[in-house]
Amino acid sequence: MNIKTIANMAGVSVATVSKIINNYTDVSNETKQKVLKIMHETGYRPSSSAKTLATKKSNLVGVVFAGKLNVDFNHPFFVDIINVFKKQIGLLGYDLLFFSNEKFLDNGEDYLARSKYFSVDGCIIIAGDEVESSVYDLDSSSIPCIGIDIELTGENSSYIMSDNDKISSKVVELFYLNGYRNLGFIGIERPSLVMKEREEAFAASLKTFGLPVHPEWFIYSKDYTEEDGYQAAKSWITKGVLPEALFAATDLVAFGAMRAFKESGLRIPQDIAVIGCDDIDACRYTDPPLSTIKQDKQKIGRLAAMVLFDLMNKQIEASSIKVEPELVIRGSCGLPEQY
Amino acid sequence: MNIKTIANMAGVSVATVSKIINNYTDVSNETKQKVLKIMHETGYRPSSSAKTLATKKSNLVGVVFAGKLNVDFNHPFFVDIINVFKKQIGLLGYDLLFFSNEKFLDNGEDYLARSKYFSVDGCIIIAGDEVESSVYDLDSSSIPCIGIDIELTGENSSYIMSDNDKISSKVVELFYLNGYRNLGFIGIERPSLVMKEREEAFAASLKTFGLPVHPEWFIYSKDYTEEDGYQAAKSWITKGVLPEALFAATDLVAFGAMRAFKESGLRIPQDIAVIGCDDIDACRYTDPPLSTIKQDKQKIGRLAAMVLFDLMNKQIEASSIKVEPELVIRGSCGLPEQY
DNA sequence: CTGAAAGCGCTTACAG
DNA sequence: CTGAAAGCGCTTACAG
Repeated sequence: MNIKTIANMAGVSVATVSKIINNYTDVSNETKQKVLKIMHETGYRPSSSAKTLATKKSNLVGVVFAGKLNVDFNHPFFVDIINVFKKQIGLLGYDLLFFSNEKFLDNGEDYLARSKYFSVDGCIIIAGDEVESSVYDLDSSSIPCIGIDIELTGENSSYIMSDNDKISSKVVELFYLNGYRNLGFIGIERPSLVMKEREEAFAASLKTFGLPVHPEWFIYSKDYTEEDGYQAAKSWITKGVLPEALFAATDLVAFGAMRAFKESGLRIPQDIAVIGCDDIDACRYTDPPLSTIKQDKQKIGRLAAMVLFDLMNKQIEASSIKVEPELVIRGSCGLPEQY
Repeated sequence: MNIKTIANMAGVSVATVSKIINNYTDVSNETKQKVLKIMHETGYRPSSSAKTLATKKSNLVGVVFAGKLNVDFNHPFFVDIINVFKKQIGLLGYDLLFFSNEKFLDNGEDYLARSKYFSVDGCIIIAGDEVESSVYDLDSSSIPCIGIDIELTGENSSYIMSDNDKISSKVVELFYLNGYRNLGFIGIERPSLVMKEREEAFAASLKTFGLPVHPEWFIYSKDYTEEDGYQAAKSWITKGVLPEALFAATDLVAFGAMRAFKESGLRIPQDIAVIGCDDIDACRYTDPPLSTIKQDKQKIGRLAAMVLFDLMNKQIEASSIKVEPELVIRGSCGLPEQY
């Protein structure tokens, strides 16, 4: 069943059928109705491959998780962003292609090759921990790209990210306004770009507010898990020098730290107040519930779709946007939720 | 840059280049090396659309979340399954297409039309709450489909699901072996197929073990959220008739119930033991950590990929597989973790 | 308003 | 081992 069959059945040319499919206006209504009827009756569906081959437009957006392959769906932030993005880009008429084929060429990370192969109209690139160089090949190609948490520099690229400076400064401000003066930080031993920004901004904010910056109050979790956070806090407790309030660079690490504190008989928030970062679901179910900083994923995902759409349709210049984060106050930081 | 350019540069025909690209063996090594070199130097990449048009094979698998559109990525089970599936199907040489385009035709749920449009080689269909009829159009088409938690009946379809009977019977058995005799259940008011199976199997298991089936110990959460579980348990407590041990059909509902119990001064597991279902991440961080039944998502996801692959390559007859669930013992059910 | 024909970039018998 | 040519199902100037 193809366009030719339909044309024959309707007694018109394929060109005319094509015009009807694509909503051209220079077709008589009579012809149009006749053809439409036949298309409906036969259940005819055009073929994307033929259309893409002829037009070089696929209406497909490639999804790239920059960093180790297949970590993507385990990453709550990724999942939330992609969910909003999918909805919004879908509204604009695009489908999503996830590159999973590991038989593609010799190395599995040749994103530009994959993107060209499928003639995607654009890509969304979400940063993981270690960004491989092939991502930048894509970035600097002619294919429009929108980066999340990664600074793309290509001519047809833009990026969106949370304002990490604000994330940290909001935490420091909150603690400061509520009388806390001795603030600590748990970071990650080998930090990603984002983690590094949060840490530096935290230290900078302490200075801004005239608060002490004690190196012994900056500790580092080996990795991003709850257990790593637990171990880090544990050795802190052993040393005996604890701050009054603590900012953990990710929620999971904060969970681990809270477990360690509780085990040692420390009360949260009375003995030590804790704020995490990311607002993962589980924050609501810990005891006490974890206060945290929430990235505005709705806004990030929607902006990503909008900007990419404009990029794909050459409507705007490349530009980058920083999105304001938001405090989520729960039991762990010693403030009323209405704050 | 196309196959013709490469052929001209190498001084061979396009047919020969095509054979080299597709690893045909009847090409002299000399010619092969020459062409390979040129392809490498020029960075030539074939085009999926042309190839798909010529072969009717796309190496694409369509992903369908049966139920309300766009719920998918918010669904932890879906995300975990798709993650494993993606890895495995990628190893077999396929990429994943997520249907998100909401401009497609008039109604957004015409999965068969979308699948035909993109010439996908097969589809994975994951069941949500309310399965729309268009899913069955896809199921009964010639396109191979693998269902997760949904009984597909098409000639080219198979399905994989957890053995829901076993889920409930394992819980009942566990409680029974540990001396609990009065068991309760929290279900969902308007249950999905899966939820209904769990409830019926629970009641059946009680009978098998000769335990009392008290209607007042079967209560129903309005929906799937933590808050709904809280409300359901709350009204249970008010009525004053509580079982010694409780099985909640989903973890989130179990969370809510635990919150209600704790608020009323009931101790978990001493006053009431609780087991949830699904093993979502947050189970590990509640107080006490929630015992639960874990579906073997690794196995389900991998099986789905394998069976679909065989289906797409006509290597097997349609068949369905039930996967054994697994108990995860944590603090909430009053048993040592080593159980 | 309608249609003939070239072209998009591949694959595949088939002939040699 | 190699190549000429038809075909996959669309779109798009262009002519009428």
